[in-house]
Amino acid sequence: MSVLRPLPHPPSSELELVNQAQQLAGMALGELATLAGMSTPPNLKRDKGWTGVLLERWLGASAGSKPEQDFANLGIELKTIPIDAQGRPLETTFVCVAPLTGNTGVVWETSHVRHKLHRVLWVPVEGERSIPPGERRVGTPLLWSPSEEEDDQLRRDWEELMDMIVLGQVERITARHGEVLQIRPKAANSKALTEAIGENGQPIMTLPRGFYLKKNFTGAILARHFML
DNA sequence: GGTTGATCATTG
DNA sequence: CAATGATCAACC
Repeated sequence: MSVLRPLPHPPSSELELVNQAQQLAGMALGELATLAGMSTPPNLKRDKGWTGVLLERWLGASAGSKPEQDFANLGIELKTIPIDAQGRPLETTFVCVAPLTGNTGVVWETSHVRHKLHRVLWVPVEGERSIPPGERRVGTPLLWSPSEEEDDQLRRDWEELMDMIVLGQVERITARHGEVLQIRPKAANSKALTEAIGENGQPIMTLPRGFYLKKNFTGAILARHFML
């Protein structure tokens, strides 16, 4: 017999990771926080990453400071995703920062977006604001890799968006571009600036951006999971 | 400022 | 009332 406890080190196999994630299904975040020695905030206004950090800790991902996948040895990225009572995503999913310079010759096959999404452990978590964070429950995890169709959808959006960046049109990009992948600000605030290519090819300073998966895309992944 | 983890809150 | 644009925290 063993009590439920956070993995004290990175999982050494996919089985160990998935088993641990499945053990968390049905548990309340407050209970998991207590068992992990973490406090539980009354809301997520000032703790937006709290759920993600909590699950990282339970699954043995070294919290937050990695350049690559959460489980580099397994080639797996961990994503918690807030869902409503019907299992539909409540928020878009951040993928990675959008590179605004040094993009000459970059292709989809070796892009950061494709690498990040090659294998993802989705952990749904109740996310409605009417439920206090401590009472939100973890759902059934799903280990996912993009199908050919999904990879193609992502590639088309990525190419359109990267073309705009390379052509100096980054400030014309809005969250409406892309069917399943979008670019939106990703910064501490609207005063944060980073270098990019201007409309005449000159260096400009602009808001840092990130790639996000739109809810139609992640919703389809989760829906297929429920149907199977 | 840039990375990690994301959700908030104003707007259409 | 969903979605876009803005923002919060910790670590380095």
